[in-house]
Amino acid sequence: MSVLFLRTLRDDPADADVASHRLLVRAGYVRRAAPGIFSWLPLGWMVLRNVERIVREEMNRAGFQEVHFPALLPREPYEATGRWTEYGDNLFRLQDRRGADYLLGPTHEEMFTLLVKDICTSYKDLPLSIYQIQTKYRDEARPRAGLLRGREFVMKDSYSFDLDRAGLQASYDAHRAAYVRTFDRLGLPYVIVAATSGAMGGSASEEFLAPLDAGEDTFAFCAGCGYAANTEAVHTAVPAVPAVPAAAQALAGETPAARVEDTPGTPTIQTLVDELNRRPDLRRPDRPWTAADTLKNVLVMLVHPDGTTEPLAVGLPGDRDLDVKRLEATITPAVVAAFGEAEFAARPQLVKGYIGPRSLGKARGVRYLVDPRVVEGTSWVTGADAPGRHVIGLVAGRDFRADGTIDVAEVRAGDPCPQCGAGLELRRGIEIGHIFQLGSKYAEALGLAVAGPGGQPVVVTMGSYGIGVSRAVAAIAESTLDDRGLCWPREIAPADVHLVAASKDKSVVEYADRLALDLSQANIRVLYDDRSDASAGVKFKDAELIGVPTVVVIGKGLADGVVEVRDRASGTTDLVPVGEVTAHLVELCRADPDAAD
RNA sequence: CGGGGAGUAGCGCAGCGGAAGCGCACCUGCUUUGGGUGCAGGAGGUCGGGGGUUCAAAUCCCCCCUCCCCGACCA
Repeated sequence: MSVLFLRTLRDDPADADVASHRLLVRAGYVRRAAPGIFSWLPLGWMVLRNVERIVREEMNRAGFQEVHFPALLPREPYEATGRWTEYGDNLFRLQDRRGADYLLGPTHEEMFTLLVKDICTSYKDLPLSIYQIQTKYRDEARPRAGLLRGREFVMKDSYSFDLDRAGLQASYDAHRAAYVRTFDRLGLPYVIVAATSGAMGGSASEEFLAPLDAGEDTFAFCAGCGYAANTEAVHTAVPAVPAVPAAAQALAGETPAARVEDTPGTPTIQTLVDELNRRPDLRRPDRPWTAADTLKNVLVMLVHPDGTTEPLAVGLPGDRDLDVKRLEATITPAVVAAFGEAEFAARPQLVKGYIGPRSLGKARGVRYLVDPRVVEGTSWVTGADAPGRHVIGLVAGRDFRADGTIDVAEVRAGDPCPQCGAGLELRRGIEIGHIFQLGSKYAEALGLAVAGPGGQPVVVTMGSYGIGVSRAVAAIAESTLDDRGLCWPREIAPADVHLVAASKDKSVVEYADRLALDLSQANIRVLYDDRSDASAGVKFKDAELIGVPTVVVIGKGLADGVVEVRDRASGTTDLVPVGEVTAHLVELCRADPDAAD
């Protein structure tokens, strides 16, 4: 360490909030070069390469072949699939000296598809799975938490090519299994959740989330049946109409007709519910009104990739907020913009605060989609499209009809599980992997077809599979660190053994020098703190901060013929006779379950 | 892009009209020698940028830039 390119910091950097980010900077693994862009120092680079190596080994073991594409890409393929525009501002674009457009690759579906088109001509060339480990570029609106969300990051991306859906399913399953092995080996806790496919297109997709609070995703899971889904992908459980007698009665016209009431000064759900419960003439006989009895209609403006806009009204139970993330996941590639004052002014039939279903709908120029809970036969209090007026007992299917349903209300802890009905729990997670069944979107756009058994062309069916490699480094750090510093699993760590010469005593230094050499020759990776100008205390603190799994201390015990072998994670110390140290450490490093292979 | 906070030495911070400072880190010497030793000396700054007010601006005013946090986007 006396010559290692490293400087540890005693204070936390002020711009780092997430623990893994703080410690990776403090322990000298990475430094910020620009927003969301990091330089890797020797220790960090070793860790990143270790993670890469594990990912690579597991991909190869699964029979996938490694290739490598450029990061600097021409515009045309991305134009052909529409992603030049769909990716929007997230794409780093640049021009060459002649003014031709280029981009820095955010992901490589197009390039892989074109390469396979170039090489594969027959069904006999399939199935095929190829991958790369590559630096990706996305001009994120908000880089965050150091390595967790950068604008430049390392990703392993795989792509599968099959003749039909069954083949795709098999390739998908093979990747899923390889991911399970990879993340197990990386020592990362993870949950596999149902996901939406976003800008990637395609159908089925699942995410691997490391359940850590530093993550940006929220997922719902059911302890009862094992259901797990990103909140974006949760399907709201809906009772069937015939199962609810009151709903059937309402549809049959056996309940009172809807009536419009003056409810002055009730532009919000809360003021409305208070008014309903305050006024004797409006009270429910059986129980007080709640926000869940009201139907609120939220207006948004959809902006399509081509720039055109479309108004959309979403009808939700009044106790739920619209989850914009879920909405955007549903309507992608369009994005959501606010429905501003100007939009209201242009549509006088929409009375802010009192909008009801009867002013909405395709026929009136505003597409109207309702929450799945608004099933036919349910009765609602909702706006009467006049200032200070609401309608009570408006029955879906009898008094109004929406253009369809849309499942974009916020998901809450305790909501019924769509599989078994038990209460869902919510948790945050870091997305470390994502697998997609793409289908034929890219193959069709780029003309990838091979000759089938009968000689006729068959459009290839694709899947794409990503692992955030640099993100995984941060996730592993996040899941293993403690209040003293980083704490790597052995296979990820920059070294097996952190050797500390805890004294300047000549015999100590000489012994430590020789042990460092012995261990290296025994194929143990050693980080040797041979600094002569650092006190023992400083070295101990740095060892804990850096987080190598085993710390070996040569010091005052040497006079009694022993050295200390400390386990970084547990803090326990063994005294080992000097003659047995090398054998002991070889044993320790081999025995570690992480160090298999 | 909305809402909040912050830009002063490598890192952490104080100063908020009147000579740019403190702690850590760094360099030199001594000291200490198993839990971030102590002492002395030293080096290191366009005070984020531009404009303005003033005899005088890190400090007051205007514009811009950047960073962090919470939301909207993703591996």
